[in-house]
Amino acid sequence: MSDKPPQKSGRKSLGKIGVREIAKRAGVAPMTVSRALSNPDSVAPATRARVMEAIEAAGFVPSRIASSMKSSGRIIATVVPPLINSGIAEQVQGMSDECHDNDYILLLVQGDFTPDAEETAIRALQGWRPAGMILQSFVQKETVRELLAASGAPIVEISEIKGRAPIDMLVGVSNFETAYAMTMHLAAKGYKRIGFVSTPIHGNDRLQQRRTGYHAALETLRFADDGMEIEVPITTLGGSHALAVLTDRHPDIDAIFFSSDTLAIGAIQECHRRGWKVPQRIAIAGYGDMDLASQLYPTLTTVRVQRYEMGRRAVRQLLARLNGEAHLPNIVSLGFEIVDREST
Amino acid sequence: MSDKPPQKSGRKSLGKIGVREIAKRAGVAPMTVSRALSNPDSVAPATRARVMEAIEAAGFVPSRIASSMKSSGRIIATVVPPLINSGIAEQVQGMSDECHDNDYILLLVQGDFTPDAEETAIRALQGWRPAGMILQSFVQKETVRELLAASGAPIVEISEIKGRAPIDMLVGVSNFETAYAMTMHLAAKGYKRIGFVSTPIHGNDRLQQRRTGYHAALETLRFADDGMEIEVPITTLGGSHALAVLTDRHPDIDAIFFSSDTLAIGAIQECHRRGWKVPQRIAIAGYGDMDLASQLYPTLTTVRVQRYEMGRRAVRQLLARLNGEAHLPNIVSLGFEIVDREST
DNA sequence: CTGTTAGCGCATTCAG
DNA sequence: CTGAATGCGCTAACAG
Repeated sequence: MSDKPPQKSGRKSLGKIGVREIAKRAGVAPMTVSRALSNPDSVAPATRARVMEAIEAAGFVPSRIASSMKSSGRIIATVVPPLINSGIAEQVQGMSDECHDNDYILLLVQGDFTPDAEETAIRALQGWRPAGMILQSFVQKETVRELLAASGAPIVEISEIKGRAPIDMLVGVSNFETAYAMTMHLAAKGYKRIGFVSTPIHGNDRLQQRRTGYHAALETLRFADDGMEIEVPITTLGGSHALAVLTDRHPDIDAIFFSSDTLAIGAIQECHRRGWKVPQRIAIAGYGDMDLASQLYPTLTTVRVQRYEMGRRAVRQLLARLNGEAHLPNIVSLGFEIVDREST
Repeated sequence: MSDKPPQKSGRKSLGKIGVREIAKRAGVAPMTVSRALSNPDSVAPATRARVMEAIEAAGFVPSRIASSMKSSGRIIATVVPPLINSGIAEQVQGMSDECHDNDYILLLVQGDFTPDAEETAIRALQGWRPAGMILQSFVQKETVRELLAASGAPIVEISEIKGRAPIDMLVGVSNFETAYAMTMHLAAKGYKRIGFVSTPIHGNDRLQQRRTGYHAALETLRFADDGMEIEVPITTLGGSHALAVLTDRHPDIDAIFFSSDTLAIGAIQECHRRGWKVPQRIAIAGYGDMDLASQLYPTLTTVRVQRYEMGRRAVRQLLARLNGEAHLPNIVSLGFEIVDREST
């Protein structure tokens, strides 16, 4: 039986000890250890106790790598834009929590990707044979969309509801509607010269739709649409810069809708610096309802979207599919609220 | 040779097609495919080209699960506190970027863990046999520290530099020094009644050390230490609440040092609401130098620590160890700066 | 430079 | 309820 050189036969050297060793110590077959771990009810209580004890004593943690070879793995993979300043962190929290609750684990690739770099990232993730993937609808390359579709794993895009058909499933909100609603809201409060500031739009469905919603509202309102808009980086500095530029170019501008709270907050700081009253001199609206929005001076009118919930729902959709639930909706549209506060 | 029922022998059905199949199509042995993938130089250019072509054509993505069985895996695992409002997001960006640059992938568990839940999370991660782990020094349970040490994988704790010896390696900053320095800085600017506000300290080395640094400075300064401190949740609301409580309890307080920019920003908003001038009525200092700090009105005096860099360095330490670099420092202390701005 | 052999640590069968 | 055999997809280690 002792066909191998004993390796500190004592205890704890995890990584070297497997079900086989545990089985030996508990006096059962490896298979029984496996069962005790993954389906305890199928093992007699007494046996199970012996096995668990041996596992405990050895500090054994079964290898999910190995188990993923036969049964399907329990990885959810996601690629997300940079975590700071964009509300993505909340989404990731949602995903992480929902994964955690279901004994899945989150494989994360984060970054500011070009389409090519994104392809690399997605392929890297696929290598881990995730049970499902969550993407941010930055998937531009058609070839990658095909690759994803062909992988067979369920996929959720967190994205704009309108527009292009999803690769598989979709969770999101109608950015068009939100922006339309906010613009109409500003008009209803009496503002007539409403500007729009966005973070870089290129390749981002959601931002494109927000912009489109803004323009659609202007049209509905029969407001002149004379280019009171600008694109800036997603920083507070970007926000204050945008305020400076737009008020300079369009002295009669009386409200600005920012596509991100971060920008709006930056703009409000710039107003303070200039001694401008908000909203008397100019009204400011944001997007996202981040923590600070309700505490800011003045408090910030903004669009509340359920980012945390989006993350959770995305994972839940994946799990539902994996569990073979029938009649699963392909598209889940979460609601939104216009939160009217002092800044308008 | 055709011992199995052909399964859509055509193309693209990823997950079903492996090195073996690619080898067949390219007319080489599976091993050659493996080599072409992991060590291209060891394969003749012509052969390599044929193999790559077959891979391309089939849309084949090799399974890292399987490769992790023999060679060591390329996972870096980390458990982090909630991503929002804490500067952790920047650290995660750093980790993610450094992983990405080195073809490692980040397995993330995020949450607000109790010691027991943390143990569960760490075990879950260990199941994936990560090449290395990064922890936030919330590892309380001695049993878990032992488990980690026994795993044999390199470990970096991002933590307080002073104090308890690390499980393995340590990357961080001396929170004691930073807090001491900021307190002295405030004193140097003439403030004499300096309060301190922290987010929940229990079980967090870093926060403990900040508090200790604050007290040490008071002692050096021979300032009365009469409990001008409070603990609040890490939200802007927490910050404004802290301001209200401390100024109420200690009417003569003239400066408050917040252990987080988020809190300080909340407090400044509360000052605006009350019509208090900052720093004339009360000086406010933060910790972290988040994006908004330099744009806030008034701009925020704060402690700048290199959070992104901490994340990167943590991964780099891991990789250095994995590459067998000799003379690797166990402890890496990153610098900090006191950024003096208008709020003090 | 390329191929062959063997097996990583589990879990899916199928028998007891 | 438990055990034995077999192989997941890939890659060390060793030939050739």
